[in-house]
Amino acid sequence: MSDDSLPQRILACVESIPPGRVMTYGDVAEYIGSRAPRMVGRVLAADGGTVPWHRVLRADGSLAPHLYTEQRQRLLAEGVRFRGDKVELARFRWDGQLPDSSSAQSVKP
DNA sequence: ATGTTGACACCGG
DNA sequence: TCCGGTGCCAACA
Repeated sequence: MSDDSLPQRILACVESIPPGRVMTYGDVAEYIGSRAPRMVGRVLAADGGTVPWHRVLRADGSLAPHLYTEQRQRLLAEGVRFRGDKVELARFRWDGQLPDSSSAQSVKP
C-alpha cells in the first residue's frame, strides 16, 4: 500500500496514541524513522484535524504557544496532569508500547 | 536550484 | 530552574 509516506506514518503514529497518553514530536519522528521532529508539526498542521494532534507535545512537556490553550484543555479532559505550564511527561509519555504496570505507574491520580 | 521558515531538540550559562 | 542560541531535516516560494 502507499501508506508508507512520511505524513501518513506520522498520522498513523499519532492516531495510535491512546487517550490519557502523550508523545513528543521527537518520539513520533523517531518512531517513523525520521530525524525531523519539525516535520511532525508540519504534517499535523496540514492534516492534524484527522488525528488526536493534542496528544503530541514538546520534549520538555510544554505546548506550542498558539495551541497551548486548546491543547491544555483537551489533555486535561483526557486525564493528563500538568505541572504548571508543562505536562508530566514522566507519567504520560507513551513510547509506542503498552504501559506496563510493573514498571510504569500508569494513570494514578 | 537556492534561500528561508518551522506545532522541534539539545547544550551552555 | 529558567533563558538564549545553535543544529537538523523537510517542505515551500
